[in-house]
Amino acid sequence: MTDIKKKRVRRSPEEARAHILAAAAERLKSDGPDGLQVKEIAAVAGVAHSTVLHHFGSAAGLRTELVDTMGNKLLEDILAVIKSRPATEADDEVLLHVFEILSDEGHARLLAWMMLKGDHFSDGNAQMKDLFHRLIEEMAAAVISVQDDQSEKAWRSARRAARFSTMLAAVAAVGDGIAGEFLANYIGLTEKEAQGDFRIWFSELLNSQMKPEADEASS
Amino acid sequence: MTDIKKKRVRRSPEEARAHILAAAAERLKSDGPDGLQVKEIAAVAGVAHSTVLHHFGSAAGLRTELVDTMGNKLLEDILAVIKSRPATEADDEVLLHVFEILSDEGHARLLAWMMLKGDHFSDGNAQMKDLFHRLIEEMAAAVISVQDDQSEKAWRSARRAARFSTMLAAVAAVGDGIAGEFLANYIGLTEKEAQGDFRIWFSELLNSQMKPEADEASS
DNA sequence: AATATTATCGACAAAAATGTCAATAGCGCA
DNA sequence: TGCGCTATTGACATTTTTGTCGATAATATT
Repeated sequence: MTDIKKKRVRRSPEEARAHILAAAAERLKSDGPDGLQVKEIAAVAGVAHSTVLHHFGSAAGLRTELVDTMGNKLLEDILAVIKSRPATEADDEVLLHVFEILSDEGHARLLAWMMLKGDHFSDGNAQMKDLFHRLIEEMAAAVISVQDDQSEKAWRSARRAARFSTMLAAVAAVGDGIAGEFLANYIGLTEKEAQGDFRIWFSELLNSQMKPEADEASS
Repeated sequence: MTDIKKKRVRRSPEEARAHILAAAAERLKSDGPDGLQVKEIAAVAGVAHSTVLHHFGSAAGLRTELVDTMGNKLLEDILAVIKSRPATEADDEVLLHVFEILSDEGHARLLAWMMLKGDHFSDGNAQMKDLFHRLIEEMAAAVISVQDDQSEKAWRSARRAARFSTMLAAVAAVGDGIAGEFLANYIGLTEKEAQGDFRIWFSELLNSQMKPEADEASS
């Protein structure tokens, strides 16, 4: 009676790999790195654990592959947001998007895990670096363009501010993604404040910092 | 010849536990959570793995214990720094110390791991919350004291700024501890800049933000 | 329709990690 | 010095995780 044979699904290698990786990502999000046992992942994917091994060679291979794909997707997502930045408009939106990307999708957890494991992405580095440099240059140019002093020294100062602002935005976004909820609780921010007002406030702070009128750090 | 029996050391239970926990912390720092197998930890501690089990009951017990002690030590360290803050002097020093604590000792890694696992500290919460609230109140009071407007509305505004500044400092410190090196590389900061100038710049930014003259976020 | 290919599976094997236990050896104490 | 307590240990047992292999079934190809 109960011995119904479930028809086995046969995917293309690419589909199968993608399917399994999706299951692994789900486990990582829900249970952290401890949830990345082959058996568990196979269960979520609905396949035999030997199938997983078949496609990735080994458990380690699967995890490496997972870091690689997720890491690159994260970079691409952020890259896309920054690229889409309207040249003249306020940068607020960009920063808010970055915060959202890092907090909502468990991406910060991935980053944290990667940092813990010690290995980094393989791809996308050059592109990412390049983008950051362009971004910084643009920010500096925006500052320079609205002020009188356009000397070499002024450029250096503007670039410095742009680099530091970018760094601050980045570390804040990562920290917020990983421990934002936790810290907000300690500090006494409601969830709404932490995810809304606070980010807007921060965004405005950065903007005002980049405006030359407010350069009191030049002492 | 070579079968020298090493004399076995016998510690008090407290000493033994502390010794083993230290070894575990070392493994966590060097190899991340994957380095927390009892065999490895026992090897570092120079004891048999059954000794570890004897003192902590189980592998899970050891790890729980480790999170607890390290977490509380981290909180205490930060607490100590904030407490030692001279009331009238600049807050720069405090922030810099917090950054150092989180980056230097692998503390941020611990935090990251805890966030990944999903469990938090057991103790110290109330004290920490209390301290944060006092800190925020003091910051707000400092702002209010040097300005004319001391209405209830002004207080609310000052507290808000203080809370947000604290939140920003916290997430930035955590993010820097976890991914600072990585991000600095992307953004083009030298190690020296990232650990020195950047932090000072950030500290000054926060200070200037808390000064009422520079409140442009009140629009 | 027959055949080749290979993704999938289950059962088994190996390895790794955790846990158990009786014997041993330091250390305090009488 | 002798004795009791127990931290420590190695050998063994159990559980968990990973890896292997032949058989099977779904799909493409002829």
